[in-house]
Amino acid sequence: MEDFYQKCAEHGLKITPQRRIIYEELMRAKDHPTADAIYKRVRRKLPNISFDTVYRTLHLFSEIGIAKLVEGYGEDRRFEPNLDQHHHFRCLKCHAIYDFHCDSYDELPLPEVVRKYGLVVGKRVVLEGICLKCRK
Amino acid sequence: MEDFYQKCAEHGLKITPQRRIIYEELMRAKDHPTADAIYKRVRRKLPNISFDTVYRTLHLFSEIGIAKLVEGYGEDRRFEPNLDQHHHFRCLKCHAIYDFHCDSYDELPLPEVVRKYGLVVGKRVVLEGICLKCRK
DNA sequence: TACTATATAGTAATCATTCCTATTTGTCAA
DNA sequence: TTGACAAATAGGAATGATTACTATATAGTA
Ligand SMILES: [Mn+2]
Ligand SMILES: [Mn+2]
Ligand SMILES: [Zn+2]
Ligand SMILES: [Zn+2]
Repeated sequence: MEDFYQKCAEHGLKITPQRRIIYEELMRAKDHPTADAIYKRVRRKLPNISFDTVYRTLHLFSEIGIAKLVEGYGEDRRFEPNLDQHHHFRCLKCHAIYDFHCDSYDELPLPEVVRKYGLVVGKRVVLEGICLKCRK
Repeated sequence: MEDFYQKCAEHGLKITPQRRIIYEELMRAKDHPTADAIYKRVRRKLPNISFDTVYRTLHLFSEIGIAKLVEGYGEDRRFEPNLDQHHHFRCLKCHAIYDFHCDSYDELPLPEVVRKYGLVVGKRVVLEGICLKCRK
């Protein structure tokens, strides 16, 4: 909650009940929720809140750095002709995706901790950054 | 092209000019294209093809294993309250996302090859599999 | 060639996301 | 404490990707 007040002040954003409660719900969430999921939860406390407010506010939070978007999600579906094991570099600006190969990435050991989540069938490293074109 | 004929036969699918040309275009693609991007390219050879055919066919290809969907893309946007460096286990069936921490993943060296793509600002390992609930 | 199950074209429906605008509200200075 | 005003919200509409529908066309087979 400290982060919330500080970052809002830093960016000249007003503290509204909507923003406070959306922030609380997101922080409580363990499931990487969609805007709609947060909307449903927030409505228990603010029955008249609009979906648009929830949606805009979540994006606002990710812009000022108190939340993040899960990478990739929300963008158009994209297809992959390359069936070999490989990894991706994603440009955060233009959304280009480049393939690369790396043996040491292919051979990463699975940490014990993921056992409790399920059976792993695929493993991939995603590097994010700014591509050469976008760095002008 | 071998794969194409073989997998179609294996799955009892007819060879149509539309499928052949969509396959050729996808294999030629280096940009992880959207259905719409492939549609535009295919129309140069088949001006009357419908978008739906391209769309369905690309999904068909990913079902029979001659193409893949780039993970995450096309699904609803999801938000992340956890700002710490961490990695994800994603269930392919129910789309649950679980966080996990792993020091050795955090410290992966960047392979030389990505230098030519751009500046890396983030690094994440994505493990895909079937979660315990979905394994019944 | 003729038959039949599949596949396609064209179009409509759906649904997440984004935009719009009249009204309300948080903040700050008086 | 109050009033002014820029910022934020509610409610609804527009957009655009994805998915569904159906009459017609076609690939594969005998
Ligand atoms: Mn790839
Ligand atoms: Mn996470
Ligand atoms: Zn770029
Ligand atoms: Zn699952």
